[in-house]
Amino acid sequence: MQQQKLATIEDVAAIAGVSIATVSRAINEPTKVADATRRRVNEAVARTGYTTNAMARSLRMRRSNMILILAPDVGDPNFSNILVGLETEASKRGYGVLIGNTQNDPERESDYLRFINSNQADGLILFTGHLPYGVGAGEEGGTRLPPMVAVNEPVTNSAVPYVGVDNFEGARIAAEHLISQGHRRIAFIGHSTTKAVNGLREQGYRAALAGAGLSIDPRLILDGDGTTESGRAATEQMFVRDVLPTAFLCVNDATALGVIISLNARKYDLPREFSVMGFDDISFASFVTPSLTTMKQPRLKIGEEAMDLLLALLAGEQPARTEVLLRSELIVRNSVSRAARE
Amino acid sequence: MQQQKLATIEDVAAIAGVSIATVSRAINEPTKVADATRRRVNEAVARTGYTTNAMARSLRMRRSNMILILAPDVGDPNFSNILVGLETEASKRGYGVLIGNTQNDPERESDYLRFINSNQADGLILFTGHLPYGVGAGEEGGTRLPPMVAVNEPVTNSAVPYVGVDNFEGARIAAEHLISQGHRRIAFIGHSTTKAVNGLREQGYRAALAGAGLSIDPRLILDGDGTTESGRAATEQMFVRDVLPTAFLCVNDATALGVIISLNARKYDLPREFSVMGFDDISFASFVTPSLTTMKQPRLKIGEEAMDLLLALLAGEQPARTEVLLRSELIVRNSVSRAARE
DNA sequence: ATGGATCATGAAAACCTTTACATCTTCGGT
DNA sequence: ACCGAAGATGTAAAGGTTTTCATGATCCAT
Repeated sequence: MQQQKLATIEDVAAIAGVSIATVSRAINEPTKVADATRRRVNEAVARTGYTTNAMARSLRMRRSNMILILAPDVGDPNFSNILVGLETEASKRGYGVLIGNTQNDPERESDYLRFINSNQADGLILFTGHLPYGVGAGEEGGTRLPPMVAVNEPVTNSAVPYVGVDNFEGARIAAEHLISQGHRRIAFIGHSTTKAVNGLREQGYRAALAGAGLSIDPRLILDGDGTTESGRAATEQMFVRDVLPTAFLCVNDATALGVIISLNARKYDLPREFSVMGFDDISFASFVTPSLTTMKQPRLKIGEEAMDLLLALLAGEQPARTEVLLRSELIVRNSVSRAARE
Repeated sequence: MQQQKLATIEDVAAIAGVSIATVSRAINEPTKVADATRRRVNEAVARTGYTTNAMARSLRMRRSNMILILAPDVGDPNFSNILVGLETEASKRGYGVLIGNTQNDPERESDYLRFINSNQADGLILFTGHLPYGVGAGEEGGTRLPPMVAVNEPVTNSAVPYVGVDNFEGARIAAEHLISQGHRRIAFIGHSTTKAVNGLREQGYRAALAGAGLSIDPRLILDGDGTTESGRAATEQMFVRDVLPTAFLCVNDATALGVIISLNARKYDLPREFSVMGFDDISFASFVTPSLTTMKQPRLKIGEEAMDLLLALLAGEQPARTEVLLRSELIVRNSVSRAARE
């Protein structure tokens, strides 16, 4: 009683006076069917309100037109915007997106693989930075990975195609911006040996300084894991050591926020006394005081490109490149001013 | 070559030396099968790595164990946390979640209904505040709506079950908090005749004032659509009119942010000269200066409850209530101080 | 006319389950 | 010793498509 028995392809066939095979063809390969018949079929479809049953179709075709998105944290500010891009492109191409929030729990990761195994999803988008636990287990011989594309973070030690921002280039542009404002003592907050993203951004920072003929003071490079708290802690540490920069280049906006909070608490007048830059342009970057000058990640584009690449993979194409790097954009706000001192 | 022909129920049956019906039963209704057989089947399953093909299962059973989540804007700060709750509960119960970003586009809304029509999704979670375009079209007689639950915003003019925060009560608590700090001239920013949420929160504000024997000054109630810009504009308008409160109760955090930006720009010392409260506790509420005192929505809980309710509906149960209201929590930060003047 | 393409269509298999119904065992009670 | 009930298993249908292969029809070139 819930649904009044939807029309099937047989109903349509009966009304149009053709076989179900012809109906199927009229819908999926219209050119393969005579004009007159096609019209009759279309009319019958309209009359019955027929839509093809996706389950039956998937069963037969062994593909679901679904993409599984695996993310460790759906709340991540980077996530939602990339998701919009992913979803937009997917739906434009007739695909649906399934989302799995793994919280980095191996069990949940492997649990979600059932979607792949049972053909409920044709491909995978990975936000996690690593292969889901349980995938590629028996991959000694030929890799038997499902089609997938990494996003946000590349998958370590693997050939999984990745689309993301050019972190090196972006950080270089950021550092050059600070240099162009007369800063010569620029700190980098967010050194990390484990996070690939942090490493690349630090490289960009170093390249910019080297390019400007500035020497790198190792005391101005501080550890950080990308959290607001790490930015705060690093700043406090600088004051303890009393080795101060004129500008802070932070590995991301969250870190920059920590720096700003710390400096505000110390009653410094920003950006007059210290300049701060972030990276990402997450939503609150424009709301902080002072509003944050940062590098904007083209998240929508990242999502679209990633989905596009995945669908190409699904279509059997070999990816042209295993890494697609998009350019970030300098967003000038109020957290950077000309260096007031050496 | 992509996948090496997954094991089917027939393979398992052959190995275990039973019929496929028995295998199916051994898996789905273990008690209906003799212990010895069950063991043999389990062993065969383990050996083949068999997982049941969800497509075939769905086709036969006419249910997909999928829930479609329709949201107008995946980027909405309220969205992601509720989503976590939805997803957690769904996956705990063996359901997957499909997400559809509609951008309030009627075409996209009705397009997504194909998931429901073709049994690709069993139920619907609505963030949109209205029925998807195309649903309930022929509902003159008996309503033929798919099982669904509204979240974030109730569906206007309908009996769609809703789970959300108690806006009236929350706003009342917020206003009482301001009153308890000695404020007697409290503005409400975010009056709206079209948004149900705004209306309820305004009612809570009025109730609190009335309860404290304070008269309501209509000049202190300003329009607002819940955007940061509307908060800024309302504040500016107050200064133009020169009718000033000692505290601002805002319909949500985004609005409160606009108020704070405006007051900061006018160089007021917050919270000494003006107190500001928001509603929602979105992520940047703690990062603003001054950090925002607000009412926290139990988003995780909302998501879980909503999914729980939907799954109950799916199981054929009649919902006990058509509206589940959860309590919000007062989060005291630094944007409210005792009233310094009358 | 005739032979061979080309084109339009139909019959039926295959995709993989779940489940109603039938069959066969087994067992307890008389 | 027999009957009936209960329990375990198997057979086959149904769920709704897509697609291979076969069949007929049409058409063009010889």
